[in-house]
Amino acid sequence: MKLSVRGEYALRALLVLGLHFGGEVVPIQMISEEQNIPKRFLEQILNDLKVTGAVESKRGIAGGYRLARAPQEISLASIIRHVEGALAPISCVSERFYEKCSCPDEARCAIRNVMKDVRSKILEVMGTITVADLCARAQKLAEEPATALDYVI
Amino acid sequence: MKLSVRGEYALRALLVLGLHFGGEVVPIQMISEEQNIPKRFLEQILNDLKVTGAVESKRGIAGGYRLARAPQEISLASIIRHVEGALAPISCVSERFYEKCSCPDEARCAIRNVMKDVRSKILEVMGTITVADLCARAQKLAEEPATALDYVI
DNA sequence: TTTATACTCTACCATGTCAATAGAGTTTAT
DNA sequence: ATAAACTCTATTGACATGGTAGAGTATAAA
Repeated sequence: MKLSVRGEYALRALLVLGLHFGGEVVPIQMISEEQNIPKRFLEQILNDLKVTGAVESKRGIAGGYRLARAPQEISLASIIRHVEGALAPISCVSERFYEKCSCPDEARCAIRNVMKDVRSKILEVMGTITVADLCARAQKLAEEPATALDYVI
Repeated sequence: MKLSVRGEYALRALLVLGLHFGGEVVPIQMISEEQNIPKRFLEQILNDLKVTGAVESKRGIAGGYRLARAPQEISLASIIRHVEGALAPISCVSERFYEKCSCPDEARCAIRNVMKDVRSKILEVMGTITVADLCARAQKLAEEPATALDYVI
Protein backbone atom coordinates (compact mmCIF):
# COMPACT_ATOMS: atom_id res chain seq x y z
CA MET A 1 0.00 0.00 0.00
CA LYS A 2 2.99 2.23 -0.46
CA LEU A 3 3.61 5.48 -2.22
CA SER A 4 6.97 5.43 -3.98
CA VAL A 5 9.75 7.82 -3.00
CA ARG A 6 9.31 9.32 -6.42
CA GLY A 7 5.75 10.34 -5.58
CA GLU A 8 6.77 11.66 -2.22
CA TYR A 9 9.54 13.77 -3.74
CA ALA A 10 7.11 15.15 -6.29
CA LEU A 11 4.77 16.31 -3.55
CA ARG A 12 7.60 17.80 -1.50
CA ALA A 13 8.89 19.72 -4.51
CA LEU A 14 5.43 20.96 -5.35
CA LEU A 15 4.99 22.18 -1.82
CA VAL A 16 8.11 24.31 -2.17
CA LEU A 17 6.94 25.66 -5.50
CA GLY A 18 3.54 26.36 -3.98
CA LEU A 19 5.10 28.40 -1.21
CA HIS A 20 6.97 30.45 -3.83
CA PHE A 21 3.94 30.87 -6.05
CA GLY A 22 3.67 34.36 -7.51
CA GLY A 23 7.35 35.09 -6.94
CA GLU A 24 10.45 34.19 -8.88
CA VAL A 25 11.26 30.85 -10.41
CA VAL A 26 12.90 28.35 -8.01
CA PRO A 27 16.08 26.50 -9.08
CA ILE A 28 16.27 22.72 -8.61
CA GLN A 29 19.32 23.23 -6.45
CA MET A 30 17.32 25.15 -3.89
CA ILE A 31 14.51 22.62 -3.70
CA SER A 32 17.03 19.84 -3.50
CA GLU A 33 18.83 21.38 -0.55
CA GLU A 34 15.74 22.52 1.25
CA GLN A 35 14.09 19.12 1.02
CA ASN A 36 17.03 16.72 1.08
CA ILE A 37 16.27 15.31 -2.34
CA PRO A 38 19.08 14.09 -4.66
CA LYS A 39 19.36 16.86 -7.23
CA ARG A 40 19.85 14.67 -10.25
CA PHE A 41 16.85 12.54 -9.37
CA LEU A 42 14.68 15.56 -8.67
CA GLU A 43 15.60 16.83 -12.11
CA GLN A 44 13.82 13.90 -13.70
CA ILE A 45 10.78 14.19 -11.50
CA LEU A 46 10.34 17.90 -12.19
CA ASN A 47 10.72 17.19 -15.86
CA ASP A 48 7.89 14.68 -15.63
CA LEU A 49 5.76 17.25 -13.89
CA LYS A 50 6.54 19.70 -16.64
CA VAL A 51 5.48 17.30 -19.36
CA THR A 52 2.17 16.73 -17.58
CA GLY A 53 1.61 20.46 -17.22
CA ALA A 54 1.81 20.90 -13.48
CA VAL A 55 4.93 23.04 -13.54
CA GLU A 56 6.81 25.13 -16.06
CA SER A 57 10.49 25.89 -16.29
CA LYS A 58 12.75 28.73 -17.21
CA ARG A 59 16.18 27.85 -18.55
CA GLY A 60 19.42 29.70 -18.26
CA ILE A 61 21.33 31.31 -15.48
CA ALA A 62 18.38 32.66 -13.55
CA GLY A 63 16.28 29.62 -14.40
CA GLY A 64 14.21 27.26 -12.32
CA TYR A 65 10.68 25.96 -11.89
CA ARG A 66 7.34 27.44 -11.02
CA LEU A 67 3.81 26.07 -10.85
CA ALA A 68 2.08 26.19 -14.21
CA ARG A 69 -1.33 26.58 -12.61
CA ALA A 70 -2.74 28.10 -9.46
CA PRO A 71 -1.92 25.99 -6.36
CA GLN A 72 -5.61 25.44 -5.63
CA GLU A 73 -6.06 23.86 -9.04
CA ILE A 74 -3.47 21.14 -8.56
CA SER A 75 -4.79 18.15 -6.62
CA LEU A 76 -2.44 15.69 -5.00
CA ALA A 77 -4.25 12.85 -6.77
CA SER A 78 -3.45 14.26 -10.21
CA ILE A 79 0.22 14.52 -9.33
CA ILE A 80 0.53 11.01 -8.00
CA ARG A 81 -1.26 9.60 -11.00
CA HIS A 82 1.19 11.36 -13.28
CA VAL A 83 4.39 10.39 -11.57
CA GLU A 84 3.53 6.89 -10.48
CA GLY A 85 0.26 5.62 -11.90
CA ALA A 86 -2.83 4.25 -10.22
CA LEU A 87 -4.07 5.53 -6.90
CA ALA A 88 -6.24 2.47 -6.39
CA PRO A 89 -4.86 -0.36 -4.23
CA ILE A 90 -5.48 -2.93 -6.96
CA SER A 91 -5.73 -2.20 -10.64
CA CYS A 92 -9.09 -3.88 -11.17
CA VAL A 93 -10.67 -0.96 -9.29
CA SER A 94 -8.62 1.75 -10.92
CA GLU A 95 -10.46 4.18 -13.16
CA ARG A 96 -7.61 5.32 -15.37
CA PHE A 97 -5.27 2.37 -15.03
CA TYR A 98 -7.77 -0.46 -15.07
CA GLU A 99 -6.43 -3.97 -15.62
CA LYS A 100 -8.27 -7.22 -15.32
CA CYS A 101 -7.23 -9.31 -12.35
CA SER A 102 -6.98 -13.06 -12.05
CA CYS A 103 -10.05 -13.67 -9.95
CA PRO A 104 -12.74 -15.95 -11.38
CA ASP A 105 -15.55 -13.42 -11.49
CA GLU A 106 -14.57 -9.82 -11.19
CA ALA A 107 -18.08 -8.48 -11.00
CA ARG A 108 -18.87 -10.64 -7.99
CA CYS A 109 -15.47 -10.41 -6.33
CA ALA A 110 -15.78 -9.47 -2.67
CA ILE A 111 -12.18 -8.33 -2.44
CA ARG A 112 -12.71 -5.99 -5.33
CA ASN A 113 -15.81 -4.71 -3.62
CA VAL A 114 -13.86 -3.81 -0.50
CA MET A 115 -11.01 -2.32 -2.48
CA LYS A 116 -13.43 -0.03 -4.23
CA ASP A 117 -14.29 1.38 -0.84
CA VAL A 118 -10.62 1.81 -0.02
CA ARG A 119 -10.04 3.47 -3.35
CA SER A 120 -12.79 5.99 -2.85
CA LYS A 121 -11.55 6.79 0.63
CA ILE A 122 -8.08 7.45 -0.69
CA LEU A 123 -9.52 9.59 -3.43
CA GLU A 124 -11.63 11.44 -0.93
CA VAL A 125 -8.42 12.78 0.58
CA MET A 126 -6.00 12.90 -2.31
CA GLY A 127 -8.53 14.22 -4.80
CA THR A 128 -9.70 17.02 -2.59
CA ILE A 129 -6.46 18.29 -1.20
CA THR A 130 -4.56 20.66 -3.45
CA VAL A 131 -1.11 22.16 -3.40
CA ALA A 132 -2.73 25.27 -1.89
CA ASP A 133 -4.06 23.19 1.01
CA LEU A 134 -0.64 21.66 1.41
CA CYS A 135 0.88 25.12 1.75
CA ALA A 136 -1.78 26.15 4.23
CA ARG A 137 -1.03 23.08 6.34
CA ALA A 138 2.68 23.77 6.16
CA GLN A 139 2.17 27.32 7.39
CA LYS A 140 -0.12 26.22 10.17
CA LEU A 141 2.36 23.56 11.29
CA ALA A 142 5.19 26.07 11.26
CA GLU A 143 3.29 28.35 13.64
CA GLU A 144 2.35 25.67 16.13
CA PRO A 145 4.43 25.43 19.30
CA ALA A 146 6.68 22.40 19.55
CA THR A 147 4.70 20.96 22.46
CA ALA A 148 1.60 20.61 20.37
CA LEU A 149 3.39 18.37 17.91
CA ASP A 150 2.86 14.66 18.07
CA TYR A 151 5.65 12.20 18.17
CA VAL A 152 5.20 8.85 16.55
CA ILE A 153 7.20 6.18 18.25
CA MET B 1 -0.35 3.11 -3.67
CA LYS B 2 -0.52 -0.52 -4.61
CA LEU B 3 -1.31 -3.68 -2.76
CA SER B 4 0.96 -6.51 -3.90
CA VAL B 5 -0.42 -9.60 -5.60
CA ARG B 6 0.74 -11.45 -2.52
CA GLY B 7 -1.62 -9.45 -0.35
CA GLU B 8 -4.46 -9.89 -2.79
CA TYR B 9 -3.93 -13.66 -2.92
CA ALA B 10 -3.90 -13.82 0.85
CA LEU B 11 -7.27 -12.11 1.02
CA ARG B 12 -8.74 -14.28 -1.71
CA ALA B 13 -7.56 -17.44 0.04
CA LEU B 14 -8.92 -16.26 3.35
CA LEU B 15 -12.26 -15.59 1.74
CA VAL B 16 -12.42 -19.20 0.59
CA LEU B 17 -11.45 -20.44 4.03
CA GLY B 18 -14.04 -18.13 5.53
CA LEU B 19 -16.76 -19.62 3.37
CA HIS B 20 -15.73 -23.09 4.53
CA PHE B 21 -15.50 -22.11 8.17
CA GLY B 22 -16.87 -24.75 10.49
CA GLY B 23 -16.54 -27.49 7.92
CA GLU B 24 -13.64 -29.63 6.82
CA VAL B 25 -10.12 -28.43 6.17
CA VAL B 26 -9.57 -27.05 2.62
CA PRO B 27 -6.59 -28.30 0.55
CA ILE B 28 -4.35 -25.75 -1.18
CA GLN B 29 -5.15 -27.39 -4.48
CA MET B 30 -8.79 -26.49 -4.19
CA ILE B 31 -8.18 -22.86 -3.26
CA SER B 32 -5.64 -22.61 -6.03
CA GLU B 33 -8.08 -23.86 -8.66
CA GLU B 34 -11.06 -21.95 -7.39
CA GLN B 35 -9.18 -18.66 -7.27
CA ASN B 36 -6.69 -18.99 -10.11
CA ILE B 37 -3.71 -18.68 -7.83
CA PRO B 38 -0.43 -20.52 -8.61
CA LYS B 39 -0.43 -23.41 -6.16
CA ARG B 40 3.23 -23.23 -5.23
CA PHE B 41 3.02 -19.53 -4.55
CA LEU B 42 -0.14 -19.90 -2.51
CA GLU B 43 1.67 -22.51 -0.46
CA GLN B 44 4.09 -19.90 0.80
CA ILE B 45 1.43 -17.36 1.50
CA LEU B 46 -0.69 -19.77 3.51
CA ASN B 47 2.39 -20.79 5.40
CA ASP B 48 2.98 -17.14 6.31
CA LEU B 49 -0.58 -16.86 7.47
CA LYS B 50 -0.08 -19.94 9.59
CA VAL B 51 3.01 -18.53 11.25
CA THR B 52 1.11 -15.36 12.12
CA GLY B 53 -1.76 -17.35 13.52
CA ALA B 54 -4.55 -16.53 11.10
CA VAL B 55 -4.91 -20.05 9.79
CA GLU B 56 -3.95 -23.53 10.89
CA SER B 57 -3.10 -26.57 8.85
CA LYS B 58 -3.61 -30.27 8.88
CA ARG B 59 -1.00 -32.39 7.16
CA GLY B 60 -1.31 -35.67 5.40
CA ILE B 61 -3.59 -37.08 2.82
CA ALA B 62 -6.79 -35.44 3.97
CA GLY B 63 -4.94 -32.29 4.96
CA GLY B 64 -5.52 -28.65 4.20
CA TYR B 65 -6.09 -25.30 5.84
CA ARG B 66 -8.74 -23.74 7.99
CA LEU B 67 -9.11 -20.44 9.79
CA ALA B 68 -7.47 -20.48 13.19
CA ARG B 69 -9.90 -17.94 14.60
CA ALA B 70 -13.51 -16.95 13.95
CA PRO B 71 -13.95 -15.05 10.66
CA GLN B 72 -15.27 -11.98 12.46
CA GLU B 73 -12.07 -11.77 14.47
CA ILE B 74 -9.75 -11.52 11.48
CA SER B 75 -9.50 -8.01 10.06
CA LEU B 76 -8.19 -7.40 6.59
CA ALA B 77 -5.71 -4.90 8.00
CA SER B 78 -4.06 -7.51 10.20
CA ILE B 79 -3.64 -9.85 7.25
CA ILE B 80 -2.10 -7.27 4.96
CA ARG B 81 0.27 -6.15 7.67
CA HIS B 82 1.43 -9.71 8.10
CA VAL B 83 1.96 -10.67 4.51
CA GLU B 84 3.29 -7.41 3.18
CA GLY B 85 4.03 -4.86 5.85
CA ALA B 86 2.83 -1.31 6.38
CA LEU B 87 -0.66 -0.21 5.46
CA ALA B 88 0.35 3.45 5.56
CA PRO B 89 1.23 5.12 2.26
CA ILE B 90 4.57 6.33 3.59
CA SER B 91 6.48 4.74 6.41
CA CYS B 92 6.88 7.93 8.46
CA VAL B 93 3.15 7.68 9.27
CA SER B 94 3.10 3.97 9.90
CA GLU B 95 2.41 2.83 13.44
CA ARG B 96 4.06 -0.58 13.37
CA PHE B 97 6.55 -0.08 10.55
CA TYR B 98 7.68 3.45 11.30
CA GLU B 99 10.79 4.69 9.57
CA LYS B 100 12.17 8.20 9.52
CA CYS B 101 11.90 9.87 6.16
CA SER B 102 14.30 12.31 4.53
CA CYS B 103 12.27 15.47 4.99
CA PRO B 104 13.91 18.28 6.99
CA ASP B 105 11.36 18.45 9.80
CA GLU B 106 9.07 15.49 10.15
CA ALA B 107 6.92 16.99 12.85
CA ARG B 108 6.07 19.97 10.68
CA CYS B 109 5.90 18.15 7.37
CA ALA B 110 2.72 18.98 5.49
CA ILE B 111 2.96 15.89 3.30
CA ARG B 112 3.17 13.72 6.35
CA ASN B 113 0.18 15.51 7.76
CA VAL B 114 -1.90 14.67 4.69
CA MET B 115 -0.64 11.10 4.58
CA LYS B 116 -1.76 10.62 8.14
CA ASP B 117 -5.25 11.41 6.95
CA VAL B 118 -4.92 8.95 4.10
CA ARG B 119 -3.60 6.32 6.44
CA SER B 120 -6.51 6.65 8.82
CA LYS B 121 -8.99 6.50 5.96
CA ILE B 122 -7.41 3.29 4.73
CA LEU B 123 -7.47 1.88 8.22
CA GLU B 124 -11.07 2.92 8.63
CA VAL B 125 -11.94 0.41 5.94
CA MET B 126 -9.29 -2.28 6.27
CA GLY B 127 -9.31 -2.28 10.04
CA THR B 128 -13.06 -2.61 10.32
CA ILE B 129 -13.78 -5.17 7.67
CA THR B 130 -13.22 -8.76 8.68
CA VAL B 131 -13.15 -12.05 6.85
CA ALA B 132 -16.75 -12.53 8.00
CA ASP B 133 -17.76 -9.27 6.27
CA LEU B 134 -15.91 -10.41 3.20
CA CYS B 135 -17.94 -13.61 3.14
CA ALA B 136 -21.16 -11.68 3.62
CA ARG B 137 -20.31 -9.44 0.69
CA ALA B 138 -19.43 -12.41 -1.45
CA GLN B 139 -22.78 -14.02 -0.71
CA LYS B 140 -24.67 -10.84 -1.39
CA LEU B 141 -22.85 -10.34 -4.69
CA ALA B 142 -23.58 -13.90 -5.71
CA GLU B 143 -27.29 -13.36 -5.21
CA GLU B 144 -27.50 -10.12 -7.13
CA PRO B 145 -28.76 -10.27 -10.69
CA ALA B 146 -26.17 -9.61 -13.37
CA THR B 147 -27.86 -6.41 -14.45
CA ALA B 148 -27.25 -4.80 -11.11
CA LEU B 149 -23.53 -5.32 -11.40
CA ASP B 150 -21.36 -2.43 -12.36
CA TYR B 151 -18.85 -2.58 -15.09
CA VAL B 152 -15.73 -0.49 -14.87
CA ILE B 153 -14.48 0.59 -18.24
C1' DT C 1 30.68 37.65 -26.94
C1' DT C 2 32.21 35.05 -23.44
C1' DT C 3 31.05 32.67 -19.35
C1' DA C 4 28.82 30.64 -15.66
C1' DT C 5 24.54 28.86 -14.21
C1' DA C 6 20.74 26.15 -14.80
C1' DC C 7 17.60 23.26 -17.37
C1' DT C 8 17.24 19.01 -21.06
C1' DC C 9 17.70 14.62 -22.78
C1' DT C 10 19.22 9.99 -23.12
C1' DA C 11 21.50 6.38 -21.35
C1' DC C 12 23.01 3.55 -17.81
C1' DC C 13 23.56 0.85 -13.49
C1' DA C 14 23.13 -1.35 -9.03
C1' DT C 15 19.99 -3.12 -5.95
C1' DG C 16 15.92 -4.99 -4.40
C1' DT C 17 11.44 -6.85 -4.60
C1' DC C 18 8.05 -9.64 -6.62
C1' DA C 19 5.99 -13.55 -8.46
C1' DA C 20 6.86 -17.88 -9.39
C1' DT C 21 9.28 -22.40 -9.67
C1' DA C 22 11.94 -26.32 -7.85
C1' DG C 23 13.27 -30.02 -5.02
C1' DA C 24 13.75 -32.65 -1.23
C1' DG C 25 11.63 -33.58 2.67
C1' DT C 26 7.68 -34.91 6.42
C1' DT C 27 3.11 -36.26 7.83
C1' DT C 28 -0.88 -39.10 7.81
C1' DA C 29 -5.31 -41.55 6.15
C1' DT C 30 -6.18 -45.60 3.78
C1' DA D 1 3.36 -49.26 1.81
C1' DT D 2 1.63 -45.54 -0.73
C1' DA D 3 -0.30 -41.57 -2.35
C1' DA D 4 -2.02 -37.13 -1.17
C1' DA D 5 -0.97 -33.13 1.05
C1' DC D 6 1.62 -29.89 3.81
C1' DT D 7 6.78 -27.91 4.97
C1' DC D 8 10.97 -25.76 4.32
C1' DT D 9 14.72 -23.68 1.91
C1' DA D 10 16.75 -22.13 -2.42
C1' DT D 11 16.71 -20.15 -6.60
C1' DT D 12 15.28 -17.77 -10.66
C1' DG D 13 13.87 -14.25 -14.05
C1' DA D 14 11.70 -10.04 -14.78
C1' DC D 15 10.87 -5.69 -13.58
C1' DA D 16 10.74 -1.41 -10.87
C1' DT D 17 13.13 1.69 -8.12
C1' DG D 18 16.45 4.97 -6.78
C1' DG D 19 20.17 7.10 -8.32
C1' DT D 20 24.38 8.49 -11.42
C1' DA D 21 26.64 10.17 -15.68
C1' DG D 22 27.54 12.92 -19.57
C1' DA D 23 26.88 15.64 -23.36
C1' DG D 24 24.15 18.92 -24.64
C1' DT D 25 21.11 23.76 -24.90
C1' DA D 26 19.39 28.15 -23.29
C1' DT D 27 20.10 32.60 -21.21
C1' DA D 28 21.36 36.47 -17.99
C1' DA D 29 25.11 39.05 -16.85
C1' DA D 30 29.77 40.72 -17.28
